[in-house]
Amino acid sequence: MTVTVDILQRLPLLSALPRVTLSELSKVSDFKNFNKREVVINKGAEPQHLLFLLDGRLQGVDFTMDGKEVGVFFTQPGEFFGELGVMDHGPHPETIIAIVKSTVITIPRHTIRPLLLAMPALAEMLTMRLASKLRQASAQRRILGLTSPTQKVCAQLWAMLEQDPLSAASALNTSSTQRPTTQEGQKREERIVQMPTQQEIAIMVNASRETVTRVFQQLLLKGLVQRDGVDLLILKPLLLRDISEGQTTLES
Amino acid sequence: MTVTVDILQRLPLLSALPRVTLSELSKVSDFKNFNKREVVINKGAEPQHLLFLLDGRLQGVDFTMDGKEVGVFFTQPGEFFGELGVMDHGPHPETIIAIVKSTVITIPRHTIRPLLLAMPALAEMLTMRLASKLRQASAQRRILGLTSPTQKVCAQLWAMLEQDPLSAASALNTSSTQRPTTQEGQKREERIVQMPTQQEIAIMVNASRETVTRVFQQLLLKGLVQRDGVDLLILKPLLLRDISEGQTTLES
DNA sequence: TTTTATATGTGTTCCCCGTCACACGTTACT
DNA sequence: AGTAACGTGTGACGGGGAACACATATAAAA
Repeated sequence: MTVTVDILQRLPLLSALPRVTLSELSKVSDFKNFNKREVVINKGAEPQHLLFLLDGRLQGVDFTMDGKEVGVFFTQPGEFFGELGVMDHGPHPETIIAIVKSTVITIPRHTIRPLLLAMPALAEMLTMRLASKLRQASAQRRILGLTSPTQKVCAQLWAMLEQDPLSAASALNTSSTQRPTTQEGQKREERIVQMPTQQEIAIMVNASRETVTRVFQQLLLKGLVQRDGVDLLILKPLLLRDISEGQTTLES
Repeated sequence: MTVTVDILQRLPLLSALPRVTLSELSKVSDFKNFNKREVVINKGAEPQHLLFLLDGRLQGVDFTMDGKEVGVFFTQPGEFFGELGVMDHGPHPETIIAIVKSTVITIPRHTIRPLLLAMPALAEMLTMRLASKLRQASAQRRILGLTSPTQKVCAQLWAMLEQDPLSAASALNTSSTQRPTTQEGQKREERIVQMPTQQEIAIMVNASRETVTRVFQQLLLKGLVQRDGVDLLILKPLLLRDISEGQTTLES
């Protein structure tokens, strides 16, 4: 099974490339399948490829020297990853595992790196990606700076709402995935798809799992949020934001 | 007073550009002076220029919605900054102030942005810069994930040691600033130049100023570090690292 | 110099959250 | 279905650091 030009072209990063180039790429590209819980990238490993998630869902984790996990994030279909090591020749900064059966496309770094720098269109997408990651890192640091766990959790939920999770995926399937925006002036109800576990939230905001559970109990009780299968409905997004910014407390 | 081609060429980012291009840039570039404590960039402002620190020292600060400061960093002469907003058209993510009288060079973003993407040499430097910032952000998140304040402070000091502070500055002055490396197999003594205040350290590691003071007392007492004017001498770097990794405690 | 601001040192009090322990519910595996 | 494995809910306890209140030292400004 080979990676066709067609598949490559459907990847947002590469869609601007001429077919000749894509055809060159397709010769050195490859598929790789990962079972649930299998390691895709090991922290510290020397990067050999730029990777694209074609199908499935990946989770990135970092951990401190003494083993504690910090900073969890997810990769959606269509996104590329592993770019950091490809560009700066350093080791991979975090471990990435498949949380469902996933398939990724690999392109050797010595093939793709020159392209990423030489083609302005690619350079721009790469730069935008890195910039976006930096902004997310900033946002995360702001969250970690908050004092009350309640604020932290609310801020984390708010952050997960802001970064539109569908934007990347929609480019892959031809069916234009329409976002169900309730387009009245006020945000009335939002949804976090594929809600992470409370344990994972706890890791993200640097709190204990029990504390996160207790916060969620409060949020449930006050009717701020509501579970819906693997998703989480945010019934009062604005109130959520206010709490995360310290404008309001949950006590009232 | 105009920004000469010669000055532009001495900036690491631009040194690869042909003189014709530099001469074009010099026409739209400008100097800007800032007094101590003056704001160079306001968080949230729309970026109009890419900036280069020619002389002086800058401090970046971010803060939470409720005003608490988080995440402090410094800019050395020769470095460029404000690139994030220039590239992704978003607002500046943090406030930057001059901590001593400083002079910066400004280049309008609509002039420099296309160059940064079209010239592979520039694209590479930009990408490396963003990548480096991302790695630093990762490192910082790891530090924030630590539990004991002692570990946090030690990890922060260790991190400040690792990122060579002279690398950027040395390109500016012609005199080759030699690094005083004690090149025995073991690191014996290191120096953090321009040591931040304990208040600033406290902000970086998300702890109270008093706690940081107490930790420093311990480090002083154990002869791990020592003050030297505005610098801080790290007498036992390896022990510092061990503590930051939880291998050892200070109690022993 | 004196004055003022800024940085650092130290004790005490209190409450918050991490940790441990265990029950319960829910989802996968075969 | 049956049984792990995993996610979630909840209590009790204890330590640790944030907050407050000053003292003192050091640097900047006058």
